[in-house]
Amino acid sequence: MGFDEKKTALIFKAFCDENRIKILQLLRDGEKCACMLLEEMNITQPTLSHHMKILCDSGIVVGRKEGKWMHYAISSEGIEAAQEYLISLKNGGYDND
Amino acid sequence: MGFDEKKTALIFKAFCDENRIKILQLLRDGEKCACMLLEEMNITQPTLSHHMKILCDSGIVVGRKEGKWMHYAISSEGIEAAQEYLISLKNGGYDND
DNA sequence: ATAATACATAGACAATTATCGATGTGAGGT
DNA sequence: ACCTCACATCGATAATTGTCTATGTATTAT
Repeated sequence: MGFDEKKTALIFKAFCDENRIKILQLLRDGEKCACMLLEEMNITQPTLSHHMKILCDSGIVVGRKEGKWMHYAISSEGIEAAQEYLISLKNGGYDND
Repeated sequence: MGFDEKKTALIFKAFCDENRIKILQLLRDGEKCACMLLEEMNITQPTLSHHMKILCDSGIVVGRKEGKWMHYAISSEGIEAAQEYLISLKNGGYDND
């Protein structure tokens, strides 16, 4: 029957913080490891880790561990889920196709 | 050169609170006045007013005053702005068309 | 003019979130 | 085994946000 409020809010938490938007902009170029992101952001490592967790929990970003590095990338599926919600708002109703 | 972080975060603030998602779901049926929304939400009138301000500031909702009533509706333009940002993330770059 | 209705604003407080320094963990390297 | 590097987690604190009661501001009705 469509979208649950709590879950929807969780998805969009990815986009409602300035630093997370900055991180997403960096990830638009493609997958990057946390240390690279850290270099370009003006925050400490634990703060970055915190934001990456929120981004991953939202489904907008996926992490991949390789040795001691964590590689993060934007998830197409995550973005699509967000897009679907926006579409359902425009259509003014639940679209169950 | 694309999207500014502060502005983008502002847009998506509309979607990162449970009660605001609930309000948006109510508005999917079409324009509604604040008093109608208030009836269906479990919050006080000033709290609703607060959320409506955030929704309007984000551009996702537009308000229209008619006599003593405020009518609120989802803004297609606002939704489209949010959609454009999501698309730019998927494309992995700024699309300057 | 007064009263009532619909909503916004102000101020206080509580809850959540962002941030940091310190510490823990796990994976290589020596 | 020890050290270092990359990252996560913990615990504390500051900043932001959500919520309330009380009050202010239009607008309409009497």
